[in-house]
Amino acid sequence: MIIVIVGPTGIGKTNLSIALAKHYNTEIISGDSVQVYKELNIGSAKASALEMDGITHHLIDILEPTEDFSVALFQKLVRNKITDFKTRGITPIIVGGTGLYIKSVLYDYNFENTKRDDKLGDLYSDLSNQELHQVLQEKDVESAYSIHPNNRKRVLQAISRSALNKVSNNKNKDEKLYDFVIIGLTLEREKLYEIINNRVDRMIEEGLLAEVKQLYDKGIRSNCVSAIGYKELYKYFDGEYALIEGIAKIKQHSRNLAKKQLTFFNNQFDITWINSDLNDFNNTINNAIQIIEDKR
RNA sequence: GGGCGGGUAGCGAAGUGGUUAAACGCAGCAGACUGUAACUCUGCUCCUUAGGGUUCGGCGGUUCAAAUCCGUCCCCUCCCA
Repeated sequence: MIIVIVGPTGIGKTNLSIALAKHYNTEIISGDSVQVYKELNIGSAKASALEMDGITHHLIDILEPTEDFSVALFQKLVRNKITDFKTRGITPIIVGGTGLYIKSVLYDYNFENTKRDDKLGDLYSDLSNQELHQVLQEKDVESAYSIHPNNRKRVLQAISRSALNKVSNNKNKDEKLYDFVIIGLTLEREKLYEIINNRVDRMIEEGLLAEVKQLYDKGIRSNCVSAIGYKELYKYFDGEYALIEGIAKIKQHSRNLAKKQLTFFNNQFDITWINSDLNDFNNTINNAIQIIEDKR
C-alpha cells in the first residue's frame, strides 16, 4: 500500500512524513513541483539534511533551475519509483502539495501524445477568447463544453491535444491504479494563515533574499522562478516592489495557495483529514498511523 | 484661529439629483482542474425568514426622487497663522 500525505503549504507535511518514514522504515517520494529544483531551497520549504534525519528523499533536487518540469514527467518518475519500492519491499510514502501531480500518479491519467504545442498560442494569437473557444468546439466538442472560454491556456491545450489524444477521451480521472491511503493534514483557516505568515518571516531570516538574488544574478528567468517567494523577490530586485511589499505579497500568495490546495484535495481526492496538532505532534503521528493501519 | 481638499461596503477607489445596493481593483469565501498546476480559469461577497429591509462621517433640510443640492456639527490631509 502507498501512503500519501497531502495538505496545504506550511501545515507540517514534512515532519509527519519523516516520522512516518522512520516508523515504517522506508523512504519518501516528494510530491512537489518546486522542490524538484536545485537551488530553490528556502523558498520551496525543502527539508534540510538535518530535518531529513537520514531518511532518503526522492524527486528532490533532480533538476537545474533552467530545466522544465511537467505533470507527465512527474507521473513517469514517481511511477517508476513506486515499482522500484515494490521490488525492494518497502512502502512508498508520497508527500507533497501539488495536487494534480499526485493525482496523475495514483489515478488513471494518460499523457501520451499530449505535449503542449507552444506554437499554437502564436498561431491563434489574433483570435478572441470566444473565437478560440469556437475552434475547440470544432475539434473537441466535449472539452469545449467543460472548459471556460476565458481559460485560454486550457483551451489551447485542448486544441493541441485534439488530434491524437483528446482531453475528453480521458474520463478515468477517478479510477485508482494503486492501493493507497491519502491522509490530508488540515487546520483552522485562521491558524493556518498565521503559520504561513510566520513561516515566510522565518524564510527571510534564513536568507531567502540571498537565495533568490543568486538566481536573479545568474539571469535565470525560467519557469521555476515564478514560484511563490521567487517571483515576488524578483520584482523587488527589479525595483517594482519595496521589500516590505514583496514580503507581504509572498505571505498573501502563500495563503492563496493554501486555499487552492485545500479546495483541490477536498474535491479531487478520496481523503481522510486529520488535524495538524500543533501542541502534540505525537498525536498527529499516532492519528496518521491509526488511519494507515485501519486501511490495511 | 483662517484657507483648501476630503470623509462611499473589510480596504483602496469610481459615482456629483432618477433603471445605483452603489462601477472597478484588492483582500476574503466557494468552485473547476489530464503536459507551465506555487499555473490558468469561474462564481459569490451590506442584511434577509427572499416578500423585502437598511446604507455612502453625524444630525437636520430642499425635492415626487439625494451618496449626489443646502445648513450645521464631528473627523482627516495639506497650506497660512
